[in-house]
Amino acid sequence: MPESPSKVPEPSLSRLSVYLRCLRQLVKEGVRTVSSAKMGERCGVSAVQIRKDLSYFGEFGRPGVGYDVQHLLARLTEIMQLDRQHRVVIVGAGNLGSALAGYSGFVLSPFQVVGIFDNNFSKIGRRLWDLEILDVHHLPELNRELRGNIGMITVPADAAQEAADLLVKAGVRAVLNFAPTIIEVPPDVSLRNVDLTRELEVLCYYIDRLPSPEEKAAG
Amino acid sequence: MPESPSKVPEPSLSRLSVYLRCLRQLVKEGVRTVSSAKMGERCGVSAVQIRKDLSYFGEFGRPGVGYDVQHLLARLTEIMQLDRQHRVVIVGAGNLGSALAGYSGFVLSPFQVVGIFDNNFSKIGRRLWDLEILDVHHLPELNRELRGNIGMITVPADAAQEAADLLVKAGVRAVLNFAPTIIEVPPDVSLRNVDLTRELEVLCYYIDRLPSPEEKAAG
DNA sequence: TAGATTGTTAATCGATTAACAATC
DNA sequence: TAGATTGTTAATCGATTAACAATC
Repeated sequence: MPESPSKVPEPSLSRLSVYLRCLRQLVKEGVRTVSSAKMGERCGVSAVQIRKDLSYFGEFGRPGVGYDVQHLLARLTEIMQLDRQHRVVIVGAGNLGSALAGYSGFVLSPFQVVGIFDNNFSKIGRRLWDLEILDVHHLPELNRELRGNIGMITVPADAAQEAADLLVKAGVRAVLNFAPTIIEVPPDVSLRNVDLTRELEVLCYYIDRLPSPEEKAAG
Repeated sequence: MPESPSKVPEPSLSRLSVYLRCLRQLVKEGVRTVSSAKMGERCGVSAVQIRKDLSYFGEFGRPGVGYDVQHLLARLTEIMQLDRQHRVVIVGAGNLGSALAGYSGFVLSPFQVVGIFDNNFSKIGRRLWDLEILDVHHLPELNRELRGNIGMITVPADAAQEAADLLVKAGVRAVLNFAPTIIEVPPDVSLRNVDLTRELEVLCYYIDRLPSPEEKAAG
């Protein structure tokens, strides 16, 4: 694992993921070198912001030249620990869990769904894509073989904490929670939430409250 | 629409959504009055943060007493414009789009999926839940009848901007983008992104970099 | 060399938190 | 009244941006 500075702002990490996507695209396009200004334009981020974000991890560019695309891509991939395969287990084989299990964005990515679990007996044992839906109560034991290190929670709110507890017991190191509720995990397990309702509600706030082009001109 | 202060921090708006969820729960539990301290405990937010967030919109509490749960719920619902039905149209009838169209979290919510679109002729005309999959090229015309005001984009990255353009042409006031790419909309249309890969990549960064309980004790 | 661009230090900006008067 | 809790002002914290020396 590359050395990691003690404190990197979370927004910087999130942007690093954006830079990675951009760099992969640049490689595809055959671009060899890129400046922070060019990359910033593509990513919707200022050039200085990019340089600051990168500076937490070292010096990657050459003054007057810019960044070697391949090299920066390789280094950021290491830093984000995307140079190895991550094994994802999903708890909740409903609509969303099923969709994520079959998510095409995972092919050619470091993420691989290795197991999907549910507590509903009518679902357990059924096949989903190339997986068998397993009994969530056996998750900790079964994960010894599956070796999942990332858990995704796609159960209803009232089952989310139990799902989280089972994932932690199973030894996952990170949890992505889609259930619309607050869950707790130990401090050495990282947790992020994707909250559809929250996103929609914030969008609703802005409806008819954003200045139209004319209003903007008027001040 | 309730009067809106010119500038409310975006994090505050996002937390208001959390407070709303909490207040709905409190109503269910029959709780009549709640203090910022109590609510903060439930929401994982400090009491002063809650009071500050609310202060952007007015005074809702009584010193020494707290907040009337029903009243605060009603006021925040108005402020977030959740006191009316919002009509959602989805572009992209793949796994994710289909899952969102059938999302159970939308029942008894102000959100209603009124249309789902795709560009794939083998999908167009097929039924999905109680909807017919429609041709995305006719979205602007068809939305005159559907009256969708929120768009969700669940197409592959390379089709996302086109989807956004069609949604804007159709007159939606807000867009929730699930495609892993940056899209642009006019300034009077609000936009939020849900980026699964980005969330997972940030999680990966933290794997084995978070202090375990013992390390924390050691400092 | 001159022009371009990096990495970093200092200034600014915005959000969170602390302190506290007001008041139920 | 005394205790509890609000709403707000001021202080702090953290992230972004500006300025600029270093250097390819």
